[in-house]
Amino acid sequence: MIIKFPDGSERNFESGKSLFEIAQEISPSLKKKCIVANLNGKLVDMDTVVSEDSELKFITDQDPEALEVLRHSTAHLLAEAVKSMYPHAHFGVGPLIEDGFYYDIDLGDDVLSEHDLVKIEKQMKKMTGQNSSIKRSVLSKAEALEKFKEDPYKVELINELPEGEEISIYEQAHFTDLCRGPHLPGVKWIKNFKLLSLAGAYWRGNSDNIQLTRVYGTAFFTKEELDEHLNLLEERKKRDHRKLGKQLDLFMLSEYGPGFPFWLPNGMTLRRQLENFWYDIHIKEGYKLIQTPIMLNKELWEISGHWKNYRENMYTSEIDDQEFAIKPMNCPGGMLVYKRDIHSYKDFPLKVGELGLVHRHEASGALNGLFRVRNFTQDDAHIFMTEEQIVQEIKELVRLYDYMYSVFGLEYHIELSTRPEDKYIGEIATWDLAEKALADALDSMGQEYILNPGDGAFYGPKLDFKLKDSMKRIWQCGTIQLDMNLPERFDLTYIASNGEKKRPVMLHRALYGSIERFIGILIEHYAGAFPTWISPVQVKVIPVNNTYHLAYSEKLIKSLMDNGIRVELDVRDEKLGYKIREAQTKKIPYQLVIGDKEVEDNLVNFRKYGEQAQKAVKQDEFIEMILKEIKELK
RNA sequence: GCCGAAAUAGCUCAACCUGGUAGAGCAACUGACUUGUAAUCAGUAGGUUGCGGGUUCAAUUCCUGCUUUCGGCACCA
Repeated sequence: MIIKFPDGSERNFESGKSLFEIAQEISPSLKKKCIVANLNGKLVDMDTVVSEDSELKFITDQDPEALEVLRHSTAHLLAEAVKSMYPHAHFGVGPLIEDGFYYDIDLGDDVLSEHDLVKIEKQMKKMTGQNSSIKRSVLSKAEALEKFKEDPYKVELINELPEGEEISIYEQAHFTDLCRGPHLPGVKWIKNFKLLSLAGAYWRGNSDNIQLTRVYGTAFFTKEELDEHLNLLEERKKRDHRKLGKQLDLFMLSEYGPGFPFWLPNGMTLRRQLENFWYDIHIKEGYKLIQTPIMLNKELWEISGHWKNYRENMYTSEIDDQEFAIKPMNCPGGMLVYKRDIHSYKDFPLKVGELGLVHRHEASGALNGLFRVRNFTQDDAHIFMTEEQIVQEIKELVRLYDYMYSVFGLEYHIELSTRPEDKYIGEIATWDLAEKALADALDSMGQEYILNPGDGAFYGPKLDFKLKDSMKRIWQCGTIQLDMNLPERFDLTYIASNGEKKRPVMLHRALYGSIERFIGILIEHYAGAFPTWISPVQVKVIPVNNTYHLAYSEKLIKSLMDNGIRVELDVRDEKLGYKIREAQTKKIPYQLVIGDKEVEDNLVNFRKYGEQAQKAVKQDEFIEMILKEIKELK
């Protein structure tokens, strides 16, 4: 048989040889390095037997696929170790995830703690020393069911496989697992791994099912890579917005209001800059701005469909024997504003914006710093228009979103979410039309997107803008939702060019999504070292000696303040080094040291955060420089 | 909401396993020092150990209920 290699070379081998034998024939050292192979486009184990002409690429620890195989096999080793320590354990699934793997385990009445992870790790280390090989074999469905009859989760998985499908299992020392593979040739490759954390996880991701114990871990081929990864995890912790929020006095949380953040003066300043920026943009883009009430009568929520579809997330209260709900969304209020006037097609697209404070009852376990809260400000807007205007308007919006995120240097991708299975209002035909309009707009721009079936809002399909934070978590921020249902429910109309009353279509959209969440993301994104334009304190002035330099410093901060620059003067009787250290730990963009030279020549001596260099310039020059920076949103 | 873990001074942590009613650094306050790019020295004050209940002669420590937080799951902007 002829085997073709990636470099284009071809070589003849006797048919029926295993990949190990083929590698051995090429060179014994190659055989040693091989982990798996890519045979005709498919990853396979090294003991796979080849009997016909094929294309073949050997995968060594240098190839990215190898790392996935290593981690997958490490998950099996974890299971083997757990089985040896807890013989009654049953196993769910043990897949690969970004940066590692996990295994879901049913331990019966046993409970694992962090402490046990160390023990399991030790047991795994012991097992790698035994150097057992990992062998694949193939069973029929009936054989597989018999083999795993003690393992209820595996039985469930096997039963779902189509009849007649080849079922592979992998066997190593005292452990056999149902698995598609491929795997390492042997456990000796598993040297540098770490079990990271424990969690409960529902079987098959369904909260109606029982919870299994999930063990997370990671593995690398070299110790250096493992250490580097563990350091990265430490780095990410340092960037945690909850930690930085405390250090930089941005916001606080209290047990008197779980999920209801308090904004401290510094955080408030940051927030105000983002809001001002938002207002500026929206005025430029031709939006009208409104504000609707926090609380509205239950009847309104019945009309909008929230009472039926969103009730469990809504807070309610009673006023004079009437039931009221605190708004979880701004749209119904916006509908009332629209209905106040008659509208003409000439006013379209009519863009109405609102920074609206909404409250949603989130599950207690979901709360997480500013990322997941129970009240937050949506930078909402509702755009009313004709059907013909949809595509153009969405294009405009995508351009606006792209600009907005570029200001912050944030990466994002777009997802198109379609009609939910059960919870939706309106006609399926209307939904199809709306979904197509969103897709058409993106397609016509050549904008890529991911399809996310069934994840739309109950009133319409949406485009979600997903931002990536420093922890590589994806957060939904911006959203564009096309709604043909609420205009119907609220009986919105406009006067068309022929004088007839017609139904408008509406877009809901938010750029930041939630100002709270967006700030959380920014904190981690910038590691607390904010660009000057949003930084709570932009300039710190530090006199070398209060007796000689304070008067000049006071004059200096006056002129900075007159120019709208956020500045603080450190007048404490402390050593220079002490005051500088504090300015640095608070990550203030500009640190100004004022001594004799500065006073004599009307200079400021500044150092930019993150840089070592000091620069002395005229006062006016400094002010001009920083104002330019702020204006350019840097 | 579910699984697991945690909660000690304003902050970061120690004492808890093995019960004898808390200790350090930073911050704050007072005084001395008068300083040129990441912590000057000395002193003072600061705690119903998250909240309740139990065991005990005695509970920060052991048990238990609740609250909150953390890591996940489920849910979501």
